[in-house]
Amino acid sequence: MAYWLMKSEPNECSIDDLAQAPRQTLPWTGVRNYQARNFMRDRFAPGDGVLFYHSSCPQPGIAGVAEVASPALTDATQFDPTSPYYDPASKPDAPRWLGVDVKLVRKTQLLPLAEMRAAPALATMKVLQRGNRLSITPVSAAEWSAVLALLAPA
DNA sequence: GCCAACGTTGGC
DNA sequence: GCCAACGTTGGC
Repeated sequence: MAYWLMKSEPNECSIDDLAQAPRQTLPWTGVRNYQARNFMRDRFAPGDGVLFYHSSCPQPGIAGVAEVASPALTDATQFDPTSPYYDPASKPDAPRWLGVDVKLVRKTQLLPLAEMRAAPALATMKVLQRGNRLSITPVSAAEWSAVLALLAPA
C-alpha cells in the first residue's frame, strides 16, 4: 500500500465537491505532466491513501483524506475540445493522459501549509521542497502517519 | 501582481 | 543532444 499527496485547486474541485459527489467519488482529470501521469500508471493501486491538498487558493493545505478507487483510466477531458485540458495531439487509439477515480475517506479541518512547514516530522515531504510543482507526489509511511496525527476531524 | 522554479518546445 | 525562450505553477 502506497500513499500520495494530490493537489487540486478548490475553485475547480474542492474536498466539498468530492464529499457531495455520487458515492463520494470523482474522476481525477487534468493531469498533464508525465511524471505525475507515470505515478498513476505505474505505481497507483486501488486502496492507496491520498492526502487531498488545496492549492492556488487563499488557504493552501491538506483538506482531507481520500483513497485511490480505480486503476489508471483514460482521462476523457483530453479528447473534449471544450475542456481546458483538451490535448489535440492525443489520439483516441493512443491516449496520452490518464486519471484515476478518487473516493473520499473523510474531510478534516484544514492543515495549513504553514503548519505543515512548521512540523519537523513533515520536513521531508516532497510537496514542501523548494520549487516543487508536481501535482502528485509520493508520501512515505512515516510522513503519512505524521500527517494523520496532525489532522483534526472536520 | 510578482517572482522563483521547473517542464516543454523547437531551432540548430 | 544542447540550450534559450517560453509557458505554467503556486505561494506570497
